[in-house]
Amino acid sequence: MATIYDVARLAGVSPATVSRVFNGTTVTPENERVVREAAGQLDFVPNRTARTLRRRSSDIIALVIPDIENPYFTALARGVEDAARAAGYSVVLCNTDDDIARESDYLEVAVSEHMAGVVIAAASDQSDLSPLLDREKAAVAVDRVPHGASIDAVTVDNAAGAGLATRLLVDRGYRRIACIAGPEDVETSVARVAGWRDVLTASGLPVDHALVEHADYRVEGGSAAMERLLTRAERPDAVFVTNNLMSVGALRALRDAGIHPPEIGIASFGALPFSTSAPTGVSMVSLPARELGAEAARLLLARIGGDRQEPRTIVLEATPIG
Amino acid sequence: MATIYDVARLAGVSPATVSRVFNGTTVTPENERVVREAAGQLDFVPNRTARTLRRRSSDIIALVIPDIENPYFTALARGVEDAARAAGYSVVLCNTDDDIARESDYLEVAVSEHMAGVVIAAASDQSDLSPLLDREKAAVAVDRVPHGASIDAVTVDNAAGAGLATRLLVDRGYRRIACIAGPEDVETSVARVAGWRDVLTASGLPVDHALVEHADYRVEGGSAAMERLLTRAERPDAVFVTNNLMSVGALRALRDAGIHPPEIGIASFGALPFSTSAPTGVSMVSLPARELGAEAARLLLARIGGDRQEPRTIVLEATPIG
DNA sequence: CTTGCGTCTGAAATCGATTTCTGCAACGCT
DNA sequence: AGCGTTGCAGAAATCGATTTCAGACGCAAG
Repeated sequence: MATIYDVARLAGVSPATVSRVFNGTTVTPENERVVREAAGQLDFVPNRTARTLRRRSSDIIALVIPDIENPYFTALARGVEDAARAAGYSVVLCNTDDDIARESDYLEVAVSEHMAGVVIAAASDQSDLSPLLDREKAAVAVDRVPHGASIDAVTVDNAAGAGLATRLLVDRGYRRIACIAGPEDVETSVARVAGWRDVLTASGLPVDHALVEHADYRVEGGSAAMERLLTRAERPDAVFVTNNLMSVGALRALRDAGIHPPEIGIASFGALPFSTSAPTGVSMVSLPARELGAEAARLLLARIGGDRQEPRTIVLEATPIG
Repeated sequence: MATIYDVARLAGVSPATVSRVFNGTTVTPENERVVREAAGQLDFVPNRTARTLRRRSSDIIALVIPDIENPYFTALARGVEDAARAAGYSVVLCNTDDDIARESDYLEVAVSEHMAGVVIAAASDQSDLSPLLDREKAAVAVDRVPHGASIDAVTVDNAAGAGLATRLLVDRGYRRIACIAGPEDVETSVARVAGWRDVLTASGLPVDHALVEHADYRVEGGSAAMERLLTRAERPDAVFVTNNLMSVGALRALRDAGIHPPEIGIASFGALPFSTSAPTGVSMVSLPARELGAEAARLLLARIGGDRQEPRTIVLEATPIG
């Protein structure tokens, strides 16, 4: 691979001049011409590793997400990408698979590769962002904020959204409304359960312990949880499911049990991905995933640009559909 | 950020010794102890940029895919990840959004960041892999191989799979079977259309031009194509759809038109993602996405390890379901 | 006591770009 | 003519790790 020195030699100038040509500082038109010509001949591509070492920052942004197979996070990724690319950055995705160890691996990579910044949807409340925060790396939390981290964040109003979803069920006349919650150590799940509970108590409906099932925000977890609910002595007549994938699982469990939605009410936090049938009896609140990503990228770009304000949190709203 | 020199000074040894401690070469147990102690105190993280510059290779693998919102590619990503991580590599995803320019951006990044290797599902037949091939970067094509590229590859037997899907429709008694094809410049689509055509001619069924609609492998493209088919003078009684997302779109178009699947036959190349209803009247062939990714990672790791064989192509089979 | 071998260590070169600092030339102005 | 600008170019330091090379030391064998 040709280096800046090879180009310099062929063009008859110094390496410094070659560097200047590619960095937009002042160079004689004639010199610019010979340098570009030489670079073209040698098929020269600047070595970003060397540049990053010297500049102490690359132009790559890392997006760290817990589940790449969840369409919510991929939509969010599109939002980050669009905003970041428009500003000249490349985005790379890192999938942690809800695993704190993998997450911290990726954070270490991002730090030690001197990436320009990190947008992170944390794997759990126990996620450790100190590798980012201690080194003052530009970083923004999105969707979830680990416990007590002082960091820019873009989140959804989980309690309000959960309330909306639950109310849709209440309004449709269901009385015994269960909840399929996410992991207990994930902030978003805790808030959604709280939103569900508040609406039930405000409506004078029962909130007993047997109505909550915890699962893992995945499809299989959702169906297992629904199966458990169906075996309950006092069976719920409706279920609020706290994320999109578990709703898919829950609906599959119902299908397998031969029960069809208007018979039991379902409300999903997050729209059902790729659904093809009109969701009769399934209520949903939809999340602004892409906007979340775009907003996070904007905050990050500001930080990269030197913004020194106190950390801010932007909260977006969920919107009911159906 | 602490460097190897800071650690060396604190530990009272030379930087070379510090480096050796972190690279497993022979060092006195006592020296190893003081170095680790010093590194811990300073919260030392090796600068991967410097290491990569010197070593001329990092331990990151790039996975370049055309559509991060397609569950097929995210499943494939999981396959790559699992295999690559097991071998000690980190995987970063790059989404090209079917855009050749973005794709070549990412390839340039991968090359000039000296990443260990690249697994690529090309954006189109026109994709230019020369940045990888010219520089002899370890690379494997997956799912799609750009026209005439000499590179290791892992693909699906598209023609055979399409044939299977089409035959499911024929066997169920449909006679006028249309096809919703992908982009004309994507190899997989061409092969799937060919597979469809072959089964029709072998079965003595009509294959007229009006039966093929091209779209973009996305949901909206699929519904638009289905709408066009529905307006045809001689309406098809079944449709073979060449990818999972377009099938979702096609089914939505049918739902909106008030037509329900057994009435018109549907066969999908690739399982419907996140489906919740028993697919009455919808046939599918399912793709081994994860295995594709894992296989590709294995080939790539072999290349990184110095394998110098001629490029190989591994072809996996689609399996009919329903 | 010397020779020889193996193990470990440090000095210094190296990877390839960026950037500071210095120098040179041309120009305008009094 | 003398002097201060201005604009451009090159030499060399720098970023932080790895790795080669040569030297120091210990120990065993002759």
